[in-house]
Amino acid sequence: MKNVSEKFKALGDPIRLEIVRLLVGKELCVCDILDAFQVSQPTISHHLKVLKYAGIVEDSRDGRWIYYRLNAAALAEMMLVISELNKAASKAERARTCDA
Amino acid sequence: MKNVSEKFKALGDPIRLEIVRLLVGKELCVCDILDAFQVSQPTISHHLKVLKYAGIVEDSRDGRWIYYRLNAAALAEMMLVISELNKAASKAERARTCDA
DNA sequence: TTATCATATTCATATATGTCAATCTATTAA
DNA sequence: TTAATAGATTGACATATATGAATATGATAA
Repeated sequence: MKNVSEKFKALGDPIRLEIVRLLVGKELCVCDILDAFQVSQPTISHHLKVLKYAGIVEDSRDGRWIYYRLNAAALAEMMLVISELNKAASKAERARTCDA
Repeated sequence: MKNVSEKFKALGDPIRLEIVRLLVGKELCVCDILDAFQVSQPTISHHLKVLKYAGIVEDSRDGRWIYYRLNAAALAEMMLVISELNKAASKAERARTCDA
């Protein structure tokens, strides 16, 4: 699985962020994902490849269909990073507010 | 403040991710940040601009120095998104594991 | 087999991005 | 004022990225 900044980069595109949001709570085949956007099939395929390379999604084939789903480990790693940043930022902000 | 995918994109570069990590728990001037990397001053300035545009950091001038710090609101927003994705992914993974 | 369907890959192209050298701006020090 | 310092901006360039048309692959259906 790629490093953390690669994962953030993967979510740093509106289409890819929307794709992972579509995947909340369910697996989807490429055709389902394709239906949700106004872009070509190769474009969706490209974005799925980026997400998969970063480790954010996994796929598995079922007959002619390939299903994509979220990968918990990658998201947990991102969660840790953001959580730490957020905690530090909130704490610092409270301190500044009380100073004022 | 820019949209969420813009924020993820901002963290999607190794130098920028390292900059925000440096900012955990403290404000830093550009010169301090510059010292931590092997790249030119304009490059650091560029990355800080990207982070600021995305809303992830704020700055304020103190004499000749400009200090950068984390912005809690932006990080809270990212936290929400990742948290939701992570929750869904973990839940789905547990379900798959128990099926098997 | 052959045709069809779902998806990936290749290729070309336009745009975005990271980087640095040079320069500019704002602030303080002399 | 003038010089020095911190940082931003501009310009140029190489690389990366997003996109779609055309094509390939892999799996089922006829």
